[in-house]
Amino acid sequence: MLTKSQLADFLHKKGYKATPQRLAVYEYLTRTHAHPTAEMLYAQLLHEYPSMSFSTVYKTMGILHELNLVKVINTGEESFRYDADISRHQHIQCTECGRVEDLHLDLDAIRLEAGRKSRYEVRAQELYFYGVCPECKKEA
Amino acid sequence: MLTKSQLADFLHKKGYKATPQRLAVYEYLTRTHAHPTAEMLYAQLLHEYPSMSFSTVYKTMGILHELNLVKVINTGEESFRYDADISRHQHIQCTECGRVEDLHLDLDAIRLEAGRKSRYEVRAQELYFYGVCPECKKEA
DNA sequence: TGTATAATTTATAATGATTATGATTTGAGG
DNA sequence: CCTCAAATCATAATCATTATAAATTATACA
Repeated sequence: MLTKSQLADFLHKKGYKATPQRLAVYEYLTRTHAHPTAEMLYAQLLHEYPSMSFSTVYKTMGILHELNLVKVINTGEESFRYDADISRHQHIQCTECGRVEDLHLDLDAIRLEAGRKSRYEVRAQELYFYGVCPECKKEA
Repeated sequence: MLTKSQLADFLHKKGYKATPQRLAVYEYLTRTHAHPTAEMLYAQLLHEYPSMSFSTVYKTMGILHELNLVKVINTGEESFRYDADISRHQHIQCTECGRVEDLHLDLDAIRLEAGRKSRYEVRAQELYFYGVCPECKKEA
């Protein structure tokens, strides 16, 4: 998680311009736990930047992802979600209300086992859980 | 894994017709380990059924998935892949050549931990590994 | 502080996998 | 063998994402 000025410096160092749109997109992402899609980001940022366009959101996410500043979340929905928390962690999605929450599990042993059994050199992993969140359980 | 006639019976029982196209799609899927996409299935089945269409492949996969006879694999590529092995297992994809292979890991402990930490009632999970397969390691 | 310029933003069009539609064909029961 | 609802096939529609190009702007530098 970088501050606005840390992100500005980092973008400059990588040869990118530190535009207000880029800073705003990243800052919004660091402040939410909603794991928003491009559409959610766009809708939110429109308040602050009435001229904001979808193109800018997508381009910005592309750059942030390339610079390894955001994680792309693919729960199998029609759109991707984004997370400014790039620490190694997992996600769980409620099949009732659709919310996505963070989960921190230790997968070291499983990962070793995967490499041993497959003979692959394992470089990454993605683990998603699906179920019913406490709130939706109450309502059922 | 069902035989052709077992599938025919099952489709009938569920109120679907056992068309030659459906039987051929499923049979092909049971015989390959390639975890094909709709396009790969279509290309292969065209040999046997010159009139086969994409629509039929997609519709058939939809029904087979609804009947829980196939697993949908979502590695984050542009298209979905399919697997006739519906036993609880995982997949690993080579980031060099793109192949997808099966992996059988025991995730019971991790799953329990996920439920305990999240307070969700966990109902499903998807785990993908990414790395370099033995063949691509040789070539590097 | 003003200017030049290449990068960026924005609006719009293109892409491509998947889904929907509708005319023709066909599986399965009587 | 008929009947006819369901299925196939060809085609069009959808929709998230990516590409394009004209207008704008951040940054380096005079």
